[in-house]
Amino acid sequence: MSRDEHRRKIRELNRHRGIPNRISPDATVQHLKLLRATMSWTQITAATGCSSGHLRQILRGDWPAINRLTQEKVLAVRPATERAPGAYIDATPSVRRVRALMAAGHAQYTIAEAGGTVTTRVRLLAEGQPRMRQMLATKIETAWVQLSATTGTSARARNMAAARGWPDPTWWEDYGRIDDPSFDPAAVTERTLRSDALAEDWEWLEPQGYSRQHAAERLGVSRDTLNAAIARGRALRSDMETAA
DNA sequence: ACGGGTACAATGAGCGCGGT
DNA sequence: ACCGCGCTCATTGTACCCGT
Repeated sequence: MSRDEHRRKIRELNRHRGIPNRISPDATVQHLKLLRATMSWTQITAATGCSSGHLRQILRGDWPAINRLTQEKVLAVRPATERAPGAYIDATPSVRRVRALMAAGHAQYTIAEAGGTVTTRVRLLAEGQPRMRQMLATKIETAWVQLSATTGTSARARNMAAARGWPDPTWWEDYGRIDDPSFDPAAVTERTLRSDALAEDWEWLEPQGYSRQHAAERLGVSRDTLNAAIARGRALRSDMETAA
């Protein structure tokens, strides 16, 4: 019996048993989405043994039905725990880190050295490069850990940051959200900072049994102002949880 | 000497398309 | 339905240049 005849027999047997050879791609699409969160197509191709072109077509929804064997191969792959070093990611968090370090007086040369990369990369990030690879983001994080709590000596870097209005590491530490690309630091004003401070004060006063009226009086603002600050604080927290 | 800028080749991810 | 070659393009590091 030839190989093709044998496969045909198997398919006929499966059909009689009620096991279709062609199945819905839904489960495969879901699993591919999960794999794509941390793995490149090259990695997925190597792990599944399937062609990357075909898997992309499945993910795109090109096929109404796929081979059962293809689904088995895809489902057998476990997602990588860490993103591939060569994967392309949003550069916003690294751009913010580089700019903040420059605002603290760290030269591009110093940042590059601390992270184990080169000044070219740091400069392009400072200019606002939109996308980057995971490996460089890791290096920028290393530089951030080393330098964000210290003050640099480069007046040139500090002047450049001041001219462009880049916030320093302290600002980001106070405000958080450095890793949230959807957050717009330019939208933060004295007023929003004051509002966020009020929301934080309420978080502290509420467990102590303060009513909103009582808390507003103690904080020296109207009840409406406090209510607005609390609503803003809750909306921000909800956004951050959605992003995470 | 220091620090930022430019050019370029290497690398790797993504994708189209013809063939099976 | 599936495979995989070959191409494009973005990102990377290296080498070198220029201004202060």
